[in-house]
Amino acid sequence: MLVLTLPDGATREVPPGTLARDVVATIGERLLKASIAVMVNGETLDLNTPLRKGGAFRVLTEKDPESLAVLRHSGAHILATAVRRLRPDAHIGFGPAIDDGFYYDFEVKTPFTPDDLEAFEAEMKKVVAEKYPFVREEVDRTEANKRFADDPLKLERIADLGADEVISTYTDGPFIDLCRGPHVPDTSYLKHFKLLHTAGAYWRGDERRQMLQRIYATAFWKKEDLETHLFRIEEAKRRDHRVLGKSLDLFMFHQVSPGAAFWTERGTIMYNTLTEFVRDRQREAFQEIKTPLLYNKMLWEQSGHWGKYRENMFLIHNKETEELDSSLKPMNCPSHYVLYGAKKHSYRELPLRYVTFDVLHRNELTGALSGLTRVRQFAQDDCHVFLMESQIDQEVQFLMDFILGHYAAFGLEAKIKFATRPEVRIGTDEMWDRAEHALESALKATGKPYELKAGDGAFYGPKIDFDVQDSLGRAWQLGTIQLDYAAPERFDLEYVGEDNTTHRPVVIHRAVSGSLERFMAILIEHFAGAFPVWLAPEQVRVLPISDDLAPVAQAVADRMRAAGIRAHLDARSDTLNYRIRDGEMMKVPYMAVVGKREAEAGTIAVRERGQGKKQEVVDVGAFIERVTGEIRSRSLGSATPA
RNA sequence: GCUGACGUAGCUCAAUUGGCAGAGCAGCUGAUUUGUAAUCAGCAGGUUGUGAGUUCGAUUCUCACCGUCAGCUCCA
Repeated sequence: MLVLTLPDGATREVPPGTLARDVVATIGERLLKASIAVMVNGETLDLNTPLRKGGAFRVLTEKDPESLAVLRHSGAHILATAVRRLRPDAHIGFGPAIDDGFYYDFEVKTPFTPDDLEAFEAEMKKVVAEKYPFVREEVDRTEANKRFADDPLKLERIADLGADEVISTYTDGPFIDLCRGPHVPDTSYLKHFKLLHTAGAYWRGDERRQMLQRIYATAFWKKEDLETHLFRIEEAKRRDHRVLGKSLDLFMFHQVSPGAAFWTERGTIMYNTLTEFVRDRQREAFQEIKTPLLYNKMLWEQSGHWGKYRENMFLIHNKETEELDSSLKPMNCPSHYVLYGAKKHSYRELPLRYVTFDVLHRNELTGALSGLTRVRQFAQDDCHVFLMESQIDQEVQFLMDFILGHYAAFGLEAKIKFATRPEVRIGTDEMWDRAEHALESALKATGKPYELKAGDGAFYGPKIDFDVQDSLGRAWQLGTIQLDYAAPERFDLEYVGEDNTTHRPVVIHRAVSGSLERFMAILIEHFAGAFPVWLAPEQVRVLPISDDLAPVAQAVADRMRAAGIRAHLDARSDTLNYRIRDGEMMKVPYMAVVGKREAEAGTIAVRERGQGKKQEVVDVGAFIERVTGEIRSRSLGSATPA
C-alpha cells in the first residue's frame, strides 16, 4: 500500500496504481471539480496518472502557480492538435510550457505565415469546444514506435529514452503525442490563450540539424491575466530603448557599422554622465588604466583566445606578413595582465584593482545583434583585481557592496546567483574549497538572499552573478565577480611576499554594468526615458512666454548653466502650449516659465515633469540650489521607474 | 550563421489586379506674442535599402546582396 500525506497531516492509504483523481475524490467532491493536477513529492502528475509512490500529496487548483504550467503544456498539445488538422503533413517536435506561455515546434514543408496563425487559433477554439479528454496511456517501446511510425522526430526521441523510463502517450481527440504529462483533464480547460508569433528553431537546438517552425503562445486561467500579460507586452514596446532612443534623440544605428551605436549629443551626455558616475565611485580604491585596442596574435595565443575565441574577434590584415594575425580586443583581461606583469609588485600593493572603460569589439553573429543590448562594439566598466588568496574574503565583500550600491543608485534590484565548481575544471579541490568558501561567506555577510547554481562556475573559478530586474520584471545578467586561478598561471603573474619570495596572485574579474551600452538600454527602459535629473541630457528648459522676455529667460538659463545645470532656452515663436508639450515629450525634468510677473520678481514658474499643471513660482536662486542639490546627491526625484 | 517577416521623405505610416509616389508630424519662410501638453498659412522634402532581371511600364513580380526585427531546448 502507498501512504499519502495531505498538507493538513491527514493520510490516505491506497494500493499502487490507484488513479490520482480517485484519491482526490476521497478528500472532497468540490475539490475534485476544482482540481487540475496533483503533486506527489514535488512531482506534478495529472489526475489520470496511476500512483506508484507514496509521500507528500497536494492537490493543485487554479490558485497554485504550478497548475498554470500544466494548462500551458496542455495548450501546446491543443495547438498541435489544431496544426495537425490543418497541416496533416506536419511532424511534431517539442511543445513545452515556458515562463510566459508555451510553444510547439513543427517540421513542415512550407513555413507558417501570420494568416496561418489566425487559422490555427480559430481551429484551437474548435478543439477546446469539442472538449476532448486528455487520455494517458503507458506503453512499451515497441508500441510507442508503432504509434509514431510516421513521425521521425518522435521516433528519435523514443530512441533516446532510457531503458527504465516509463513511456507514456497522451491523446486528445484526433491527436496523440509522446508525452510525460501532466495535463488538464480535458481540452475545455484552455479558455484564455493567444498565439503570439512564429520563429525558426533548430531541432533540438542544434544548428547542424534541420530548422523547425516554432509557434509561441501564451495562456492563463483568467481573462484579466491574459489581458494584463498582453498589456505588458505592449508596455514593453512603448518602453523599448530602440524606440525611445529615437524619439528622445539619444542614439542611432546605421548600416555602415552594424552593431555599433552612434551616440547623439544628448545620448553622449548621458553616456559620459554614467561613466563619470562609475569613475567617481572608483576614484578612491581603484586604479584606472588604458591599454591598446589592437594586438597581434602573440597575446591571444598566450591568453588562449586565439584557439577558442577567434571566431568572435575582428581580425586585422597585416600588410607585411599578408596574414590576419592581429585583432581588436574582445576583452580587457589579457592586456591588464600584460601591464601588471611588466613590473615587480609587492604584497603591500595588493589588492591592486585595475579598472578601465576601454572599447571592446566582438564579432557577434548578425542575427544576434539587437539594439544596445547586443552589440559588436561596447565598453565595460571592467575591473581586474590582483590579490593574495588570503584577501579573497574581504575583497569579495568589498566588490559586492560596490556592485549593489551601483544598482541601488538607479532603484534597480539585483538577484544574486552563486555558481560553484563545474565538472570540467582546473585547480585542486582544496583550492576550490577555499574559493567557494570565500565567495559564499562574503555572500552570507551581505545578508541578501542568493540562489545556488551548483556546477555553473567558470572552469577557472567560482563566480557570483548579478541579475538585475527592470521595472517590467525582466532580468538582465549584468554584474559578475569571478575568481580566476588560471590567468595568473598562464601569464606568469607574481608578487613578492612578506617572506621576500615570489608568489602567485589570484585574479578577480569584476563587471558592474555588464556593458555601458547595455546598461544604458536598461536605464532607458527602466525609467521609460524619464531619467533622474542628474542623468537627464537636458535638465531644465527655460521658456519665455513672449519674445520680449527672451533676454530675461536667456539670463536665467545662463545663470543655471553657470551653476552647472544643463539648462536650455526655448525661445521659439511657437505658443507656450506647444513648447510645453515638446518639453514633456522630451521628458525634460523641469521647465522654467518666465512671464512678465516672474521677470519683474526675479522668479520662475517651475513645471515638474509628469506633474501637469501643478506649478510652483520660486526664486531663481532657490531653484538653482534645489536642482544642483538633486544633481549632487544623484536623487531619483521625479524619475519614474514604475 | 540559420528560419521567417520587414525596408517608401528626418520620424510614423498610405499607395486598387504592375500604370505620373501621398498624408500627418518634424524642417524652412511668413503672420501671430502667446500663462502650462499641438496657432494659422505657404514652401520645401524621394534614384521607394543597393544591384541585376522580367515587362511598353516595377514601390508592387523574380534573384542576389546590405540592413532591421522575432526567434534558434526553459527539452516528450
